[in-house]
Amino acid sequence: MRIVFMGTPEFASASLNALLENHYDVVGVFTQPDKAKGRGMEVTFSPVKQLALAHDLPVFQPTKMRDGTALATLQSLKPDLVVVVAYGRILPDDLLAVPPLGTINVHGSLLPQYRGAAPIQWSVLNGDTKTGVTTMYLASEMDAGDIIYEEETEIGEYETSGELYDRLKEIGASLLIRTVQDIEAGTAPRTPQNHEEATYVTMLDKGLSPIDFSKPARAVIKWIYGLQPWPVATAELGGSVLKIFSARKTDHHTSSEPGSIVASGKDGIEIACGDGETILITELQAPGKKRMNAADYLRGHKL
RNA sequence: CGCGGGGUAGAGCAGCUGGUAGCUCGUCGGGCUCAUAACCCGGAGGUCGUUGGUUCAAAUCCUUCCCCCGCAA
Repeated sequence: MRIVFMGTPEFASASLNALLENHYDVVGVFTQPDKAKGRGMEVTFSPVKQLALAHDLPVFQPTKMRDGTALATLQSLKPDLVVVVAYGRILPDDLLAVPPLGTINVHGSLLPQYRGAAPIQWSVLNGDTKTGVTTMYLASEMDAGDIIYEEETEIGEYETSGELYDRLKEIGASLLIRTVQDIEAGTAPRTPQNHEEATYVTMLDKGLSPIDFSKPARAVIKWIYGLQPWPVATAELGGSVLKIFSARKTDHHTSSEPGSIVASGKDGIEIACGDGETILITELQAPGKKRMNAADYLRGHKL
């Protein structure tokens, strides 16, 4: 079975890696064009491209999906199945129609919940206790195709989006293998989504960083962990905008104004939240500095 | 050369309009207290990231390189 893989970040490379380890015939890989990134603006290849190159797979990086070249390229590869995982681009219907066995996708949520760009992060930010991965057939409308398989997993109380992302990419990879196997065997189920229950989420951005301490303590905690590794929650304390990496709930109650410092010491910095409870910040990062324990920060900065 | 911040005792910082280094915490020893993230006294611990230079004299000025971090993506 000839498979064409389309994807870009780590979430996708995990799935591509699974296909390769299971000896599927990946005849071509599509990924986003190279971009200058990072300090120094060095050009870096996407995780998917790096993996593809390591296996000597043909790599395609079309800048446009609708000018005909992408379609021609895909047709020339004669795929039986196309697997799309976090590719970052909308595939036109003519591309979806190319593979006879269909175009399938791995999505980091339990669809129809969290259709869109950052489902994993939002499931953490919203304080959900469980999420999962869905494999489905791609349809014209974003993330609205028929579901093949879903697998659930619980979200840890203090689990970051990054940690959950790493877990889901592996769950997604194994679920993809099972999905591809069953499609090949002709036994894969196909269940339409309940579109009335669909919810949509957008990409994260830095505007989400400032912590709203008027929210309940648990929501603040979830915000802190959901925004990692990017864009990271921030709080202005003592005149500096600090990135907040770790915090935990306390069993304390306070009548202090939300956002005010209730206490600070060797355990960390305790801040009042909207529901009268407090959180204890234990790890943070000051501008130009490394990430450090709150106690270490306090040695050189008075709050 | 995309923009910017930073590398000073174990940790976090100050000093940086030049004269061989200081604060807080920790650590070691002693004292005090019913007790406390307690307090008091004393000590150890730093070739001030690296190279070269200016100078009577540099952590402080100029130069080489290395490393860390943020923005932007």
